[in-house]
Amino acid sequence: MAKGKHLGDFEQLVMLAVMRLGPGAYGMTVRREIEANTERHVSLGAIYATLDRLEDKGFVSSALAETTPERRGRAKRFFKVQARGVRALRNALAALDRMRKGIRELDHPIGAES
Amino acid sequence: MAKGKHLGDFEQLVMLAVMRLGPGAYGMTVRREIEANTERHVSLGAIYATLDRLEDKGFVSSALAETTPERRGRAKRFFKVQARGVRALRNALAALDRMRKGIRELDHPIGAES
DNA sequence: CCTGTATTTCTATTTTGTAGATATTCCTAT
DNA sequence: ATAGGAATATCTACAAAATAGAAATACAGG
Repeated sequence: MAKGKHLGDFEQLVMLAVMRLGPGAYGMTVRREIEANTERHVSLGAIYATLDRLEDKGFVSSALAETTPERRGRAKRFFKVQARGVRALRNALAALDRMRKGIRELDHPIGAES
Repeated sequence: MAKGKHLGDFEQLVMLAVMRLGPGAYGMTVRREIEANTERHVSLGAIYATLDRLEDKGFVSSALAETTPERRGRAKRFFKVQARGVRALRNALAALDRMRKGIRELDHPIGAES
């Protein structure tokens, strides 16, 4: 139990997306950003569930958009990463970097077996 | 459903460990390798469960060690990654790399603010 | 009001991640 | 031969993360 210490891989992607979107990071854009860069289909449910979890852990925060009366649809909820989140992400990435360092099968762009 | 296409973060670590251990990758060493590089506690159950799943997906394969009669304990089960696994891992890593590229909060190795 | 559209929230389910206990195997000492 | 110990793997059971898809909100226009 008590696993909330680590970031799962999707959580990492979501945080990364929020970071690179800066202001302007809300559900839909986060989704687009991930789909564009990873070529994997992502549902909105997945995005929001993850964002909520991240918020519970204090890694991101959210705020409803100002009531901009000249647009349709529900109010956007914007997200931004918190310092804690950046730290956690950095740790996760650093560990991964240590692990992958020096594995030649990963250095070559294409080759397969040994 | 049908999620078996992606590698979770622990799965990635396990595959990376198997790769860097080369021959000599079996439950215990994989565990040690991950603990050493990530500073997180890892139970054997976690390792084997993950390895089994990876094998089901065809990302790694395993073989029992030759009956080396001059040692104690149960036969070791050695693992190695398959081409498919390498491909999957490479994709996961590449996606992550694209996502993290150019986020300055992550470029500085240690310091946080500017 | 009704309809269309953008967006979030809810519900449910599968897959992953995790720990801990237990089983297996073989060596060594009694 | 029997008991104990060591190294390893497997089993059981559960918590957390990932995911999809349907439903709910909210508002502009006609």
